[in-house]
Amino acid sequence: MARRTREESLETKNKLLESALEVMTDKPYSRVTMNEIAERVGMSKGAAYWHFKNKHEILIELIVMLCEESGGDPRLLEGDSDSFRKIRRYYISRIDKQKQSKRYEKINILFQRRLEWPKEVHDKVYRDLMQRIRKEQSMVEMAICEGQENGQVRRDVSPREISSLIAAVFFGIFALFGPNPLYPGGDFDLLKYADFIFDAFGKELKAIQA
Amino acid sequence: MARRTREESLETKNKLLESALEVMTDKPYSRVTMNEIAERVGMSKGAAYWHFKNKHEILIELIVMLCEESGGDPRLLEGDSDSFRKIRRYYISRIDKQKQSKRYEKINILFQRRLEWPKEVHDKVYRDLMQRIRKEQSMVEMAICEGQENGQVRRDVSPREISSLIAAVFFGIFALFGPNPLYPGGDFDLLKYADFIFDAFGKELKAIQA
Amino acid sequence: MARRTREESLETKNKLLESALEVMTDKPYSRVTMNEIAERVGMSKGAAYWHFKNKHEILIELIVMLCEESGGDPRLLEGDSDSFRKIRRYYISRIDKQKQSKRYEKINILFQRRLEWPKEVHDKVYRDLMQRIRKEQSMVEMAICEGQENGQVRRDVSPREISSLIAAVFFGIFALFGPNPLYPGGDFDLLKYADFIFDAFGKELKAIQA
Amino acid sequence: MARRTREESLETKNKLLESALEVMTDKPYSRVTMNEIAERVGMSKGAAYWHFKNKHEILIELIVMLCEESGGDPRLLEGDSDSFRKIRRYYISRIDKQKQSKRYEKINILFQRRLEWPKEVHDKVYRDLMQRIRKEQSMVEMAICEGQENGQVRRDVSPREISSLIAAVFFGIFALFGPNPLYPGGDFDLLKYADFIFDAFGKELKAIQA
DNA sequence: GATGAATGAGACTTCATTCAT
DNA sequence: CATGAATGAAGTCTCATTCAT
Repeated sequence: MARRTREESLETKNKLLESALEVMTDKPYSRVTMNEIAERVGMSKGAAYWHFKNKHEILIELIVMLCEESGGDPRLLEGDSDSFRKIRRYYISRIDKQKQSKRYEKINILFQRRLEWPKEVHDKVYRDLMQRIRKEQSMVEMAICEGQENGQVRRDVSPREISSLIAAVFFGIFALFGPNPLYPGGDFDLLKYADFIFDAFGKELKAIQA
Repeated sequence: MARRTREESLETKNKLLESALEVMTDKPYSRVTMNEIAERVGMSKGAAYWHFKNKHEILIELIVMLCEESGGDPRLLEGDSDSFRKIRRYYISRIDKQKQSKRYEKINILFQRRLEWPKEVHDKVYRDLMQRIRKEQSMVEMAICEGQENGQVRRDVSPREISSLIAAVFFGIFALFGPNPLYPGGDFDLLKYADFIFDAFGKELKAIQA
Repeated sequence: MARRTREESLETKNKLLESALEVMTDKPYSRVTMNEIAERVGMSKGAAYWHFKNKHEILIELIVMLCEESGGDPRLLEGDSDSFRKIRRYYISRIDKQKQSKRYEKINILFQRRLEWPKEVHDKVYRDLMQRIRKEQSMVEMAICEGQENGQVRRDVSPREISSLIAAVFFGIFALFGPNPLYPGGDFDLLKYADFIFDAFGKELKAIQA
Repeated sequence: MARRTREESLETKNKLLESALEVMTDKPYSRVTMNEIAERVGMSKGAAYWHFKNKHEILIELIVMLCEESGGDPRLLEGDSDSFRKIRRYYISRIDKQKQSKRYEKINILFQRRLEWPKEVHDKVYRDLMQRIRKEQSMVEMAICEGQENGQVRRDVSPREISSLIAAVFFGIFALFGPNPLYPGGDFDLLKYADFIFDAFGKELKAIQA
């Protein structure tokens, strides 16, 4: 049953990647089998090996793909006179995304499983991963700098540190209150939490107007 | 003599558990072998099977054991008139512990790997785990309630929600800046972060004195 | 046009055969893949299957082809009054060939790998192979007979046996001192060995003149 | 079905080695499976993997073991005033061994398959193999030297070269007329051949008495 | 209590072969 | 003629688990 066109082939590859995402969010990497990934999309193990060198490679390609499509909309961090409000809007958009899109949820779960990635995978993906984290973080960092420059934000804090703090805080919130195959999550309202945090941080960071 | 033997047996069992902690911190559960656990303490696979029904059981007993010894010192949440300061002190102590104790670090890593635990393990451990989380959380919750009662804390927030928010925030901080076998941690100062957070949250939660 | 195509087809087939010789000389038959054979000549696996029924068939055709072109020059075994000298000249020419031609070396290696040929291959090729061995051997045999008839060679030896002995002796020499992918050959001078052998055998075979 | 005693374990290992010898003489290395080796002696695949790291390791141990037990009886190369006769006796004994012992035959076949050994195997075994060949060769070499010293052998030949020539010659004879799974051997009498060769070489090597 | 041999299920991979295009 | 996608059989290897001693 040989697919012929380049197009169909690419489609198969994508179907396999999607299948992998599905399965790999559902269970630990070590319990995911090539067979399973392939069968889910009506292919044979061999097909998977045609498109990917091995199991690791699937995960790698998957991660690289997801790194690109995940993250909030960077445009939200542009064009607003109030830097802090921009940051707030950005994270709120991420929460929205998470709430609405099953896919986004899955991506989150996949990344939560990163401790199980084989070193091989991790090494190849490290750069992308870092970039993904950095991208977000540096956008936030720049927004804070901007705020410091135009007098909206305290000057005695390190933009770098604050941005990574915020990243960590949201990481924690997504991890604990987001989709979690083990603790099937509460009925917590992430938006409410975000509001509280931004209210608090916002005040704490606000430059004291003379 | 029999007494002696029983003691020795318990000791062996503990040695195996410690070995398991070591190894399971180091690599994904699926790549930890019974052999490895046993060999690390100069014992044979068979011995491990004498003390534990199977591999899952080791993990289960390990988790149960750790649930008891982990967590901050609850006494810190007692006996201070300022409720919020108590909470602050409590988390700071956890950070200290983490900084000083390799063991505490390992425990953290082990729990970060929880997504890989087999359902079997998870089910049996769920209650303990929840309790561990709840214990801390409810202590914090109670401290907040107390604060609300004696007028130190705003009354329009849910103690429940705030306590889980704080938990999540610290979870994020530990996860990202704490020990992490994959991203070998930066030189971030957790205490500085904690200070910032408590400053911000403290103000936000303070009851507005008329 | 059709003519052209047929020619081209034959050329492709030959290129595949040459590639197969190359690869099959380099590693055990079982580790040679169709892909490899085809890729070496810038073709796809599928193309190879158009020209050959399967992998076995390639080896078969290869062997048949090589059987024809290998062996020393039979003309050397003709037209000399001294039969033994003819034999000697014949084998010397084989050594020369071996020394000068990489291709001849490869053929030798290929045949050294014959124990790995699948029964299927072996059965189909047996006749050719035997013929190839016999051809040489019987030429030598005839030369010996001739020598016996004209009184140059002892009459109490079996030409058959002597010819196969000589074949075996040279087989050993080629195998041990010839090209060998495993023991990358010494700096032995095959000619020197051949000289010694022929000196010794020559004397031993010479008819005792009354 | 756990065997207990060290002894029994060793026995199992040996049985596996013998089984491997059996199977590996019967077919190319690549077509021999672990399962087959184990099943032949009523064991499971797992048992084989308990005793040997992997398939390669079986072959390696097998070869090392056989290197020790193969070869002619070196005592035959001692204590005779006629050096050449000693060499002759030595090779004759090898032929005898071959004729009488099925095991010896198998060893020969195994070694004839050496071109198929994976590089890994070959590298580890190379030294032993060389030693095995060298041992024999150097014994012969010494015998020739001895002969040169006491005036029985021509002084203008290199003992080194002559000994390797003899080795090659016998290699060829064993290979072609010995057991051969592909050309199921003739009814040739190896002894007759050996006689002829030694007669010829003997005369050729004899020191010309003034 | 402890050991180490043995089992067997299950996963990863490789590749000859087929076939639609 | 040629390509390249897909299949499926077969083999290697790992390990949790069992069990006789």
